[in-house]
Amino acid sequence: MDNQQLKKAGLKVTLPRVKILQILENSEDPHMSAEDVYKALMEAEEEVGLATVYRVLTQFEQAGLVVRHNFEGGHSVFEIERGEHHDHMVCMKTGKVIEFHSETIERLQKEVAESHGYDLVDHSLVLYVEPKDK
Amino acid sequence: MDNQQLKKAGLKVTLPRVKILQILENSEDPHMSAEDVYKALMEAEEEVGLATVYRVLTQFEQAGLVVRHNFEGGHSVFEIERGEHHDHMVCMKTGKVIEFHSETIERLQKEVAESHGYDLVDHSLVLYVEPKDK
DNA sequence: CTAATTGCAAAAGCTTTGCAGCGCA
DNA sequence: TGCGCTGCAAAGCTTTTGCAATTAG
Repeated sequence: MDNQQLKKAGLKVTLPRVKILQILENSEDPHMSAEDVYKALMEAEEEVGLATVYRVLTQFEQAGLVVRHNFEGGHSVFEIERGEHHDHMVCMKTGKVIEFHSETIERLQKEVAESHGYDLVDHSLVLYVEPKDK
Repeated sequence: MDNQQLKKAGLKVTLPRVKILQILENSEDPHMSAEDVYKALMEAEEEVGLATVYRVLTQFEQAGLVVRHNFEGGHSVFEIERGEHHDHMVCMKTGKVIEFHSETIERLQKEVAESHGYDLVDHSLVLYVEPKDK
């Protein structure tokens, strides 16, 4: 089944690609850095170079299989594309990443862009939060 | 007047700091990378090292004089804090950065965070847009 | 068989840091 | 004078790239 996705994307079905796709699909935390994926491969005893991880993730992104996020902190985070767009909330205490979706915010963004004479192509919205009580 | 801001931040009034503050205040494009600031210093014939630019910008950020953004593309962009919060729209054709503010979006963000049991500490919203007609 | 793919190591950006000397208060 | 600050160069990190060897179709 994964093979179909790869072929459709015009990519040869190779062991590194299949493995990386599986890791992204089965990870408990769906938000993984290239390094995270690489570590998962090592734990699974797979001989894949870090450079290949980066190359494959970039190809997956271009193929639309994966979405790349640039959260604070310099490194990219990848996430399997499940067809349901959402934004992120990052807890500053625990680092936990929570997904959310607000149709209203989406619509307002589009309106803002258009009121300035532009078409909205993409957007990045990240809320940095803290546990409420304290 | 700049000196006051520096002193209040607990920073000694040194030539590099004053110069960098002036550059940020007077720049035509208020969004500058460390490299941009460095180049501006060179053009002004000031002998300031790039490392110092980074150190000073980080200090300014901590002092609240400047805001740091992490747009796509790996490098940080700094901007003088003028007290008026706003978000950004980046044109993918021209690279132009446009500021905007939507009170409604701000409020919705807060609501989203709280509905998940968190306090909203900060947020990052960037719209990636294209000229409308095409 | 042949072009695509991979691993390794080197290189490339951006940013940070160690350290000796300089300068503000 | 003393501690903070700066410059320079070196190191750190994430990510990219060159190249020869390997592999899918």
